[in-house]
Amino acid sequence: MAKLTKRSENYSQWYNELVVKADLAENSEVRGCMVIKPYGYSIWEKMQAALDKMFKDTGHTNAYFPLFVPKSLFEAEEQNAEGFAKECAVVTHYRLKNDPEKKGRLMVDPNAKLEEELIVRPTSEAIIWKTYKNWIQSYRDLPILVNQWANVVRWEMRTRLFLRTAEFLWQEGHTAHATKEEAIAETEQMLKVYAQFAEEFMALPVIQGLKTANERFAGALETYCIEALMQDGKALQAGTSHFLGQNFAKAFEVKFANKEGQQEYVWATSWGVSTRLIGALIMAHSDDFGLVLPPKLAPIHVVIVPIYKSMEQLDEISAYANELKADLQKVGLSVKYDDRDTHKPGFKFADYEMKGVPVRIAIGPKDMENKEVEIARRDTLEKQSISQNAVVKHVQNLMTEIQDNIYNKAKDYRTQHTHTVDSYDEFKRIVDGDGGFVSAHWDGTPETEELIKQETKATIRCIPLGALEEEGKCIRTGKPSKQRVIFAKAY
RNA sequence: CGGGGUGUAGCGUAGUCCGGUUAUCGCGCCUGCUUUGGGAGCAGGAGGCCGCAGGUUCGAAUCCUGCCACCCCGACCA
Repeated sequence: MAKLTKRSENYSQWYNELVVKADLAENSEVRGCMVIKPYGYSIWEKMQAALDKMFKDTGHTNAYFPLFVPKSLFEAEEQNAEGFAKECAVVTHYRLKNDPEKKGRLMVDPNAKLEEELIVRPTSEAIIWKTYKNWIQSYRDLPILVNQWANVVRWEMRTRLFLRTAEFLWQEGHTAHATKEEAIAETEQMLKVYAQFAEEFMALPVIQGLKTANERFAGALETYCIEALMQDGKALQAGTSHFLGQNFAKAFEVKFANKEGQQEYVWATSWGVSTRLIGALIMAHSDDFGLVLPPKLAPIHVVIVPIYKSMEQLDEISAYANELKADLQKVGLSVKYDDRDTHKPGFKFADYEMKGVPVRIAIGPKDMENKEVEIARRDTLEKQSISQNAVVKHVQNLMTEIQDNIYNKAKDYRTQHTHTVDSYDEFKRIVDGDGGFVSAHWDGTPETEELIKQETKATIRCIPLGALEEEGKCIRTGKPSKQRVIFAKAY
């Protein structure tokens, strides 16, 4: 396995090589789509498990809705339809037939044209709200708190493994409420859930905020988001939670009878995170040796590598290693004992470093003699000899230590790359230079936001929640502003 | 959709301008021996409709025509 391109030399190439060499994913035969390989998928499963528990703990349940959305349903909510129209895969036929011109080839049967085209869901609001109409009659039917784990398709022009693929896996929550207040509370609650997940599990510090009108989800009244900073100074939107108002209820005629017997439109939210989080995880923590996974999301916590010359030595080491493996498993760790004779220890070391396994234990004849093992931690690459009777405790502590350490590292990086700026020259200097988050005043108009985007490629990532009110002047126009917003170049 | 580029083994490539032995090299793969505390060494071996279809020619990876696919730069985006 060849070494990675250095992160500092070509960030994109480094990222792509890492994804492939760490055995997470690869590009598929279908343009813009990816194959998520078993190791990559197991990271997604870890994320799913943690998120799913958080959703359940906040009262949600899972359901599944169709992949195909009839065009007439899709276009019902105009803003949403318009927002996604340019990137929809569309099913127009339902049958193939033998091509009379070319033997052995198939062609789309022109007689099998669908009466109405089916849109492959780019998001499920339409089909779900069509369904909710049947579920909701009375205030007693509310709230509906449903989540769906699914795939969606958005036919993007440019794609990148995990970050922007034509098909991706995600979770989308769709809730229906009797009041505006309750819906807003739900939107904010789920934003908090995402932020908590990012920080506690992904070890990824995030800024919580509101999107500007330009960046808002098509069909939403308000889009909340969490924004993270990657190691190349670019921002990545890691999750969104939308307050949809009554837009979808009106589009799909979803009304309920309130306690007074009057008909009212339902209030809606939707929220989602995707396999993009895996991309965020990679870009936030990895180094030139490969992936660095936070223990809470690592499919393998500990790998044990034996070092031996003779089969007798291997047998002796294996007897101990299997015992150790069982002991570590007993305290809830996922352990792999790699006794393959087909690869040398050096190869294994490099390979598990590439895969980001948090802790590696090497055991050789010397260690057996001294009743020790060699423990290497992935985040700092430090190695240490530990007495065999203290290994389990030590590894357990390391898990917490590593989780905290990579969070703090990411947070320090973000602190160093967040700049408060009051002049446009300085703004441009930072955006064109090392990048990072730039906290600056903005006059609140979409026109100015667009102008800054044209001139610098930086966009407003969010209007941070809970920020102090502060009198200031717009960085571009000099008009008055009451609060700083966060700018950055973004993925 | 606009501009540029590339298709040669599983991957990365030389050769294409200027047609001419058996299509080059590296990684990976297979076999054997020696190795094993940081990505092993040596020896041998397998693997190619040179993107597809036509054409020019005694002869095409190379020249011509058409088609297909992909990549990069823009616009769009979780």
